[in-house]
Amino acid sequence: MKRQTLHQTIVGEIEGRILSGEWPPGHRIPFEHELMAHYGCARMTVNKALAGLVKAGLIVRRQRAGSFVAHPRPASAILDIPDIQADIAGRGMAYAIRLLDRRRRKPEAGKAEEIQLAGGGDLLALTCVHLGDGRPFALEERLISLASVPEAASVDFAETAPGHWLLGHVPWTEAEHRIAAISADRRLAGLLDIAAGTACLALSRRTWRGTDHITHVVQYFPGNGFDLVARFTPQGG
Amino acid sequence: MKRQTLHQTIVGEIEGRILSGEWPPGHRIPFEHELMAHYGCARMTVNKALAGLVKAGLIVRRQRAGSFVAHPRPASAILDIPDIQADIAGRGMAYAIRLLDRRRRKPEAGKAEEIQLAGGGDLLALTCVHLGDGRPFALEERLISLASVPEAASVDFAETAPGHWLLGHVPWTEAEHRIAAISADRRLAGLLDIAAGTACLALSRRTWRGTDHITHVVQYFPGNGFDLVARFTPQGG
DNA sequence: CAGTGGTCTAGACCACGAA
DNA sequence: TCGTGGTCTAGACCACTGG
Repeated sequence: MKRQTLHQTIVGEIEGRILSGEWPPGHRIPFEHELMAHYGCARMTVNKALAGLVKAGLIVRRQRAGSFVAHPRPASAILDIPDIQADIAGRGMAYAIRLLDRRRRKPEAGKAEEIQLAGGGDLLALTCVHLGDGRPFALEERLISLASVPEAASVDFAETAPGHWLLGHVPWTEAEHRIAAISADRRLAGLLDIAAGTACLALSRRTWRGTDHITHVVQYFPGNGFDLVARFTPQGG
Repeated sequence: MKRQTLHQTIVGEIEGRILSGEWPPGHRIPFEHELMAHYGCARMTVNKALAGLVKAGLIVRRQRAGSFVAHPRPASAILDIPDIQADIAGRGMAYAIRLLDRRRRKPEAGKAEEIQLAGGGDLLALTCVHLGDGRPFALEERLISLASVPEAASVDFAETAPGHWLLGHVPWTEAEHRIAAISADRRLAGLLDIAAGTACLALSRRTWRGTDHITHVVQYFPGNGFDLVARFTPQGG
């Protein structure tokens, strides 16, 4: 055990129960006076811990009602994790998804990244095209770790975009984006209904919950007419 | 005056002095006991306000020494504001800049965005190429508001990358990125020493300090061999 | 060593809003 | 209504570190 303060201990224990799934979104966490009794400390100490969890977005508090585990990412207008389904709907276009391929498989032997993502379990591999008003908007190739998200095996991704479903069901703690520009090859051009050689954005994103790798997705957008927008402030706590 | 709590008032007043430049980076802000006397409140209230400013990254605190205005963005390893000069140096390459054009001018009459950026003053327009080991790495086209950053008029940007200089001298509170993929036209291809039609990333960034628009920059990177990387956590305080 | 910030206590009053 | 969280007080002890 490392040296840590009491309110950090309280934060850590609650955080652990939330991230482990023991306390799912919507779960009411103990009242301040209950935590006071449990840790044998003053109310301000508990309050400081819970205030920190609010700033971290892990819980929401309502007077007279109590404190509750926050629902993950209700709507992320900023960069964070772009939700293509919400984005298309937000532009007033009819959203649809065309699921091209779906298979459950083991990680490929040579690929260290896939093995790490799988975490000892299987992977769910998805390929789909996002459509806005019937026209191709983006191609998505995604791997989901079934060890981290076993529920994904039983979701019908012909109805719901995988990213949209994950955002609503799986809290994440860390993500990494890589963005590159590529020229569309024949397959990509065909799927997106653009000319071969058109400049496209390739957005690769890996997402973690604690140390568990959740998913790795690569999304391809036609360069013309699509911008990724990120608006943010320094430090980011 | 709107309804706000005492510690929010304290945060707001200190924040205002920092963002206005009245208290520059490194300035020692009053001790807790001085703020207690000034606001006539308990020490915990002052402490809560200062703790919030620490989380926001505006101040740093050292025991026995006091609290000081933080120096803006010592090193931003994450996306935030990429510093091309630091990035190239971090890859072990020799950094150099080639300043192609520098002019002080008024905002163009038709362009609302330039007028807003200028804020009643002039603009400094820069065009430069960033070089790593002598090879073109990125093309940068930048506008700086001299109303917001008058010191920029006297900086020699043939020595220091504009973004690098701004990061070290101007604290910012908000930024917006737009990322698109484009095909290199002849001019861009020539400046970056790539084939015309190569897919490139176009990263457009606008930065504010409070309500003052500081700068607008567009950077073009060859798509092959360059990725923008962003690593982050939810909420972001 | 002395003064700073870091942390914590054991109370208090108030506003809000679910019951 | 009345229990909850939101805020604040007036102390306290401690660890750290600059002088």
